[in-house]
Amino acid sequence: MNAITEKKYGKTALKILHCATDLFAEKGFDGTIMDELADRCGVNKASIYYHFNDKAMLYEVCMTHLFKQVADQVISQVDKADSAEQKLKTFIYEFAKGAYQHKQMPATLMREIAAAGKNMPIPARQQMQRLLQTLKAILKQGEQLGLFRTVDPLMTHFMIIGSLSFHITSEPMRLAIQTETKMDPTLDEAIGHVSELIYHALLNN
Amino acid sequence: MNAITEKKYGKTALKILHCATDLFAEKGFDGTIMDELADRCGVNKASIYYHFNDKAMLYEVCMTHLFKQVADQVISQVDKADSAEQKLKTFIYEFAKGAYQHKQMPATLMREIAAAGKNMPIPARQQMQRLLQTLKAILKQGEQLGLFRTVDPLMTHFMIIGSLSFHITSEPMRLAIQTETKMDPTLDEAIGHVSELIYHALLNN
DNA sequence: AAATAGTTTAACTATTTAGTTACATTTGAC
DNA sequence: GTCAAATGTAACTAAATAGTTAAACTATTT
Repeated sequence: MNAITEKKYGKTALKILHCATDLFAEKGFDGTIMDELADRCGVNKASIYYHFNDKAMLYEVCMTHLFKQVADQVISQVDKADSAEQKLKTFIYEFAKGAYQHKQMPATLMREIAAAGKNMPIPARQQMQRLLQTLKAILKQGEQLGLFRTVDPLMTHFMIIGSLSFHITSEPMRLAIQTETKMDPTLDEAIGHVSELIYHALLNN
Repeated sequence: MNAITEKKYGKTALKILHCATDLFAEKGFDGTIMDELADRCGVNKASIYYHFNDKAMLYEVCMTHLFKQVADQVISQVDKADSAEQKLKTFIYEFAKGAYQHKQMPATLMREIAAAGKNMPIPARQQMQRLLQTLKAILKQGEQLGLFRTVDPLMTHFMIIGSLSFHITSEPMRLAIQTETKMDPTLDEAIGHVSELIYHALLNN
């Protein structure tokens, strides 16, 4: 059942997984057509079906792996930080970095939430819940130490992942429009702004 | 070209527009199938094609109307408020209310941003830019009066619309999971939390 | 009431797309 | 070398789906 990380994938299978993750993020589950995927990764369609049962199963493997990768990275780094303040900053920083490096993740997240998780594999959803639990623990710790105000953890979570997801995924659109003379914030600037805004929002007094 | 609001739509056309807006928001452009739409609104498929050229045109009309409705509501209410503080609160409150009443809007917004605006009609996109300009003006005013700190308007915008969009569209998923004993914040609570967080984030000391 | 324009309907067409099959070729382990 | 697993190829099926057509129906006008 859980063929996600256990089995070793060969070169072809990995190529398929990579391209499929990109294409699913770009076009969504319904918008992705298997012939196009085969073309993109220079692999015959039959090869895809040789390695993966069907489109839904391929989607599940891709998305589970994608979300786990980012969640693992965030959580392992947060665990290394010691103060609540540092943990919070690390959470924001690592999520932003992970989401930027794997842009397919915020794109899929937004699409899946918009679709009420219609195609969202349960393991992928669980990775998002791990992240929420991690943030909750940070907020609780900071609150108990008298550092942070009492805030709603879910809305705080949405503020962080929402603003960063919007920022990262809207980048191509913003660059395409380019009506403004003002500079678009870069990722590092965006991380700085979010960090700073959230930090101010949480700080006691 | 701009048949969006000018022409009067008859009963059937309106029924189609309503159902199509719902269905597009629920399933996305690719996920929406015209036969299903015809069934849903109890209208023959040929009627849809009689009133609207094709699927893309129908999508454009629906989405332009949807986004304009919400943007108009927000901006007209913001204009009525007088202080920068009141304008900011009104912006958040009215966006949240509008997005909640027209849940199709945040859902479509998220999907379209994720897809880099592939199907997003330009007029609908412009409505989002109107909202951003409105917020920018509020922040500038508050900053000049010494009320608000200097913040990045784009990221602040994403924090507001991102967190609220995530909250509103994820509601069905959250209710379906219901693992937590803790109560899910209601819309009014969510608005309060976002207002309060943003307010704190912006306040000068 | 006859004529006309606007609207709806069921049945149809053409295309796209997921998934399959049979077979040829390559690769890697032994 | 030999064998089995992996990969490539092209043609195929079956279903789904966007869009069309011609006839029927319904107002509206004259």
